[in-house]
Amino acid sequence: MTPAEIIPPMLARLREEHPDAKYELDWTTPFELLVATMLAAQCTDERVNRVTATLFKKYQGPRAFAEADTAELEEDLKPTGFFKQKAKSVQLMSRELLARFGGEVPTTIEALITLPGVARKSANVVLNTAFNMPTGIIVDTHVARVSQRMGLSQKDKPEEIEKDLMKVVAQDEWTFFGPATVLHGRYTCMAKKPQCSTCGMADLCAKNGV
DNA sequence: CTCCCGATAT
DNA sequence: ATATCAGGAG
Repeated sequence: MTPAEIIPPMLARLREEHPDAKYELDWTTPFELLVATMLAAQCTDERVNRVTATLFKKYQGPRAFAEADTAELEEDLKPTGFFKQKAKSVQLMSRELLARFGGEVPTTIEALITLPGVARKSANVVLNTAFNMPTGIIVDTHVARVSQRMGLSQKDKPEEIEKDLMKVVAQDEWTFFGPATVLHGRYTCMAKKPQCSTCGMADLCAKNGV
């Protein structure tokens, strides 16, 4: 099967599996989602949520992060790993937001990726999830793995996988396809022990010789 | 390409 | 002991 043939039935199966696919990060404002997404690098959502539960009470809005004591912020972010990088990125991002965007999270991908610590993946998460804007397709480690296994892309760089996906997935499905495929990758098509025997779309999968 | 980082699964 | 986890920067 070609990618174009796989996508329609794949979307149907994804809809059965995850009827209201949404990101599992906890947030109440676009700014909080942006910060949470930045903290999610190489870290499970569950641990990010554990940290942000107290973090977002302590620091409310970009000004609080911009003016925070860096060493203290590093300590607060420690459980998420890469804490020095993340503290620096979150702080610089907050300052840029105040300096250039009036403290508001921009709503274009071009503007978002100019922020320190924000690339296409994080930008797409914020735009797809908080603003429901189909600016692109989230390609994280899960979407990359599922796309490769199912034969939707032969590329390995997330940005190129995203291009391949954008060609075959209709734009009005982008905000569903991304989050739903993340969940499929997380709970069924796992990195180590994919649950092919119970997978609802095994018959569409290149891994099974389709 | 390497580095950043620690917790958890296998 | 090693791979992996909702990545991005230099």
